[in-house]
Amino acid sequence: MTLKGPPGTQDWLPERMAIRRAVVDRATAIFGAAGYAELAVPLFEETGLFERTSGESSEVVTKEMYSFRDRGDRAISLRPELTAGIVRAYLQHGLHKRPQPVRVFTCGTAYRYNRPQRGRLREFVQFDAEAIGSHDAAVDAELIALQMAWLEAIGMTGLELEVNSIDTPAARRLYVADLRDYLDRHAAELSDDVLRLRDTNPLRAFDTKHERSQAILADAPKITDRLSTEAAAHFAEVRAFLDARGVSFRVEPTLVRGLDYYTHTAWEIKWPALGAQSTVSGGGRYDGFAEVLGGPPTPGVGFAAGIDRIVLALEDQGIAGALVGPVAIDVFVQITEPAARPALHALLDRLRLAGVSAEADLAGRSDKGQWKHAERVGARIVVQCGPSDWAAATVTVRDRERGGSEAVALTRLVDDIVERIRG
RNA sequence: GUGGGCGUAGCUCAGCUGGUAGAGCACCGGGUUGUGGUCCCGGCGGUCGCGGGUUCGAGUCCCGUCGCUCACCCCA
Repeated sequence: MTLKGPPGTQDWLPERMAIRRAVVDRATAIFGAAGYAELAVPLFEETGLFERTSGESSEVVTKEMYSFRDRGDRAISLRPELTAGIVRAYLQHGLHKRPQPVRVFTCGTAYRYNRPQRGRLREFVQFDAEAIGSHDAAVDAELIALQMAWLEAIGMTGLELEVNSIDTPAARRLYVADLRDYLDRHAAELSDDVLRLRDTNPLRAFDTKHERSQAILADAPKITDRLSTEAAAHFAEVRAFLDARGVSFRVEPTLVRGLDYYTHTAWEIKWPALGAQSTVSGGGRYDGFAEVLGGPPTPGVGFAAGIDRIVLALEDQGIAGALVGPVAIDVFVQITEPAARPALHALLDRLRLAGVSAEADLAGRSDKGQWKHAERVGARIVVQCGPSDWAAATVTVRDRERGGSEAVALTRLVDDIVERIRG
C-alpha cells in the first residue's frame, strides 16, 4: 500500500455510504416536513469568523483549526463547525426580513485537527439544523423533539437526552466567579487538570475523570441553582414543551457546550455504548452570536449531529443493514454472442428509460461468469442472447422468481419486461 | 499535544525457540450441479508499513520512523 488518505480521514465506500445516505435522508424528511429548508454554506470561511464567534480561548479555535493563507493572502480556515457560516449567511443576506424564525438545515463536512480515535475524525460529517430569529422556548423544544424523532426513526435505542441552561454570558460570569472561589477553597485536593481548567474553562471542570476531584465538585455550586429569573423562566418553558410531547430527558446541571457563544438552553444526546466519544448530537441556544459578528441582536438555536458517530452506533446495534433495503436490479442481460453487444447495450438504455433497472456484463466475463454475476446482483429476470438468439432476432427471457423461460422478439423486449415487472 | 496496544495478500488472520511466506473469504477461469446463488479443481494476488542495526541468514530480535487503534484531552 503506497497511497493512503491523510490521518483522521475516511473513505465512505458504497456499503457504508448507503447507510449514511439513509440516515441523512431520514433527517431531511423529518425536518423538511416540519418546515425546515435545506441550504449550503462554504466549507471554508475567513478565519476571523470562527475566532470571533467560538471564543479565542476555546480549544477548537486555538489549536484545532485547519488555517492557511490563500493566494490573495486572506486568512482562511476550514470550518470546524457549521453554525458560524449559517449565521453569517443569515446576516449577509438580510434574512431577518423573512418570516422569523428562519429555519434551515444542512449536511456537510467540518474539520478539526485533533488526535483521531473511535468516533472522532479530522474530517467529519454533521447534520445541522438552525432556527434563527426567535426567543421562543418552543423553538428549542421543537429542535430537540425533531432530533429525537429522527434518531428513533432510524432505529436507535438507548439514547440519553441531557438538557441544561447555561444562562446568559453575563449571568454565567457571576456563576463562574463563584465556581472559581469554590475551586480555590479546595485547590489542595484537586487534580492538576482541574486546576488548569479553573483558569481556562471552569465549567468543564465537572467533566474530570479524577475521582477525588469529582467528589469535591459534587458539592460545588451548580448553575441550575442560580439561574437569572429570565433564564429560569425560559428553561422551565422548554421543559414544559418537552414534557407535553412526551420527550423524556434528564436535567444535567454540569452540561456545557464547547463553543463560547451559547446561552440558555444546551443539550446533548448520548449513546453511551459508543465509547469515549459518545455524544451523538449536541445543540444549544446562541442569542449573542449575531452581535459578536457585528449584526443586530438576533436570537438563535441549533444543533449539530455527528453522522459518523450515528453510523457507528447503528453498526454496533446491528441495525444498519435494515436501513438500506436489499440491493437488487430488475434485469441482467447475458450476452454470449459478441456481435449482439452494441444492440443489446443500446436496449439497456431503453429499459432504464422505462424505469427498469438493467445491467449487462462490462468486464468480458464468460457465459457462466455472466450468469453468476446476474445472481450476485440479484437480478430477477435474466435476458439471454446467444448466437442462435441473435440470428433469429430474439432473446430468451428467464424469470428467476417465477421460473420458466420464453423466447421474445428483440423488438418486443422492452414491453415484455415492463409487463413482467409491473405485473 | 500525552500515554497503551497493533502493523503479513483487497478482507479476516496463521506463521513455534530467527532459515528465506500460508489459509479462509473475495475476484477470474474450468468442471459439476434438477433452469444452475451448491460442490470440486485451478488461477490472479504480498518490496511481510518504512528505514537502519544485530546475524552466515530476520516476517520472526534491537533502534528509529510512519500509520492504525484505544484512552487522556477536546468535542459532533
